[in-house]
Amino acid sequence: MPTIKDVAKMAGVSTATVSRAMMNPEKVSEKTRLKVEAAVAECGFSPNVIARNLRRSESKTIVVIVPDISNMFFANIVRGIQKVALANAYKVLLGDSIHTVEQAKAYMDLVRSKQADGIISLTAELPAEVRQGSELPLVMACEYFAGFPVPTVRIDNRGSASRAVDYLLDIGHRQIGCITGPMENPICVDRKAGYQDSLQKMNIAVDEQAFEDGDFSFHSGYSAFRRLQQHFNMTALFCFNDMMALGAMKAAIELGIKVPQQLSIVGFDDLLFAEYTDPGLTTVRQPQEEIGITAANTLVKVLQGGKANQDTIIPTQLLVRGSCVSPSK
Amino acid sequence: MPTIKDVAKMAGVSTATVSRAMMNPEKVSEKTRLKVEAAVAECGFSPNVIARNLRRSESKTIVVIVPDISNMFFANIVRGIQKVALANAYKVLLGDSIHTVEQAKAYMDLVRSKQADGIISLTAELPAEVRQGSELPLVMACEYFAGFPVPTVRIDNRGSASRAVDYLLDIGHRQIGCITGPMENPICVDRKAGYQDSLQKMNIAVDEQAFEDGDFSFHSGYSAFRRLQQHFNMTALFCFNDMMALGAMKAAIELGIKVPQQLSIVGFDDLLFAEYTDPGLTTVRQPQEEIGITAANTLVKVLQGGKANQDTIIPTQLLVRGSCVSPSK
DNA sequence: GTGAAAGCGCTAACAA
DNA sequence: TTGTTAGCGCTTTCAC
Repeated sequence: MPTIKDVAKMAGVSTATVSRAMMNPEKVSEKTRLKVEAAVAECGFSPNVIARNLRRSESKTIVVIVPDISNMFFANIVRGIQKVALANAYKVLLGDSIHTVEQAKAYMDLVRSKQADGIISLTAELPAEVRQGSELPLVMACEYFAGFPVPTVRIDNRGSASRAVDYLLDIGHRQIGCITGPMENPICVDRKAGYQDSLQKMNIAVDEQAFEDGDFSFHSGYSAFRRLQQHFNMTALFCFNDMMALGAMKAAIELGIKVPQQLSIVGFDDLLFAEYTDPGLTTVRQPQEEIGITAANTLVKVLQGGKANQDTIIPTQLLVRGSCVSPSK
Repeated sequence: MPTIKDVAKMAGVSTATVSRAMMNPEKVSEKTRLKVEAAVAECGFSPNVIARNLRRSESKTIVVIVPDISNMFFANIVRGIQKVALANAYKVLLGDSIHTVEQAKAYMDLVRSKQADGIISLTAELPAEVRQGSELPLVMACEYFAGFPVPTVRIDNRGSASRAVDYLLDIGHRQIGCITGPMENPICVDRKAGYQDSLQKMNIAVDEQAFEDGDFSFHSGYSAFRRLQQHFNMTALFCFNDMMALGAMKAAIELGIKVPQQLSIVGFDDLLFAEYTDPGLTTVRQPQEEIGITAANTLVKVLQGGKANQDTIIPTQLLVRGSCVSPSK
């Protein structure tokens, strides 16, 4: 593997000139530039980026901490991040924290050890130290901590949930069950508040029996619905994500409950599959790739020393598909 | 940010000793080790891994080239890779090639520039140079080139496809449609051969009208089925992956064709969703995480200078679910 | 067991 | 415009 020295020798110039010819071609005469380029081509030189990184003390790498890469929702966001990273000559180091704080911490340490320049976290399951405002270049996406002084890209969870429930109320539902996520998660608190807002606007009392907790997995949606349906009589169901909505749909069908005739269902996220179930799932669309793109742009700005927006809210959209109809009397 | 020098000064030893105390604690006296540890703790020293990498000329990073990270099939494999990487102190750099050779090449260059130690490619869409046997530490998973002298982890595509079609024949189907992938892809050629093997064993002529090409996407499955059903009369359908099977299922339902009563469907992969459709999708299970784990173990062995298996075949399994029944006469 | 010194491959002042 | 020089922060002989 040739080094910059070899190229310098071949081209009959100094290593500094080789470096310049490659990094700032305009700072070098046409003639020497060509000599250098020829030498580079001849010996197949490829600069050792580790050495460059050391010298410039930057790694041109960003870490993305994901709680679960096999979750399509996150994968789509990662894709958006990837696009922006690439366009700005950053690499993306994938950090699947598998929902553990220890893993997340390990990935954050990559910045401390200079292996990465910054972090985008798609999870709030981060070490406590971080929340006290450590000075790492960090951008949060989707999730957030209240009062966490870090640029965050997210949606209006409360308003979006409310819009979904408004829709169910509009078409006549009054008994609306709700499968939530883990309630220690701020975005779940927000979505629940949105559900309550809608009922209160219509002067409908909020029945605590209407709720069951899930953990965002298909399976938890399935079992939450089976529990819920035993103690709450409903004509419609609002789920905090699509996976749980699909699980609930499966459970309903198994119980002989017809969707949507006997039970309308609304999800949240708009995964690819939401369109393909039968009936298609009405859901709150989160523009996943756009969230990723925005988060990455924000981090890039931070890394360039710019002042980034503290909070960017990405608009959502209620997608009405076949899974909801007016309740039969 | 403190460096090793600062620690050395604080502990009253040389930088060499600090380095030893951290890397080879046994080569240092108990007493100095404690001094060093105290100093490290006090100033919050974290070694600059870039400098270490430069010195040792390794990066402890592997690149995974994925044609599409938002495809759950690949995401699951990445997860397996991630586990092994972590256990061996490697980081995983995510390379989403978005099905382009140029992107793939850019990611492969990370090895040349010493930013990564090795590559796992989940796509065969690689630059031509690579196929001539460049000397990069590379492991292929899932896909392969015939005669490509590189360790490969994959399944028996031909046998697995044949087993699926055998099953359809066993339960009485004789008119079996087939939605393939892009036929320039060797694994598609293999799966098609498996389909043909099965029919030939039963002395059933292979009708070219039975095939339609897809591109592994849901949408292509949907439209391929609409085309296929116009020129081929079938009681069963074999799809080269689950996504296309789901697309075909959707199209069938829209056309008023009852699944499985009027059309049995078999997929390939066993995505999470295959279990959750209604009816559940009968499919050839590829142990995705295991493929990732095996590929990563193979690469680690290569990187350690060991001789890796040239070809590892991971067994598949036919999962029978509700989407197949015997044809009604 | 420990320290001095060399150097991984590159970039960036500073001179010329 | 170009070369000289001095490191970036670490590991690793090689002496002691």
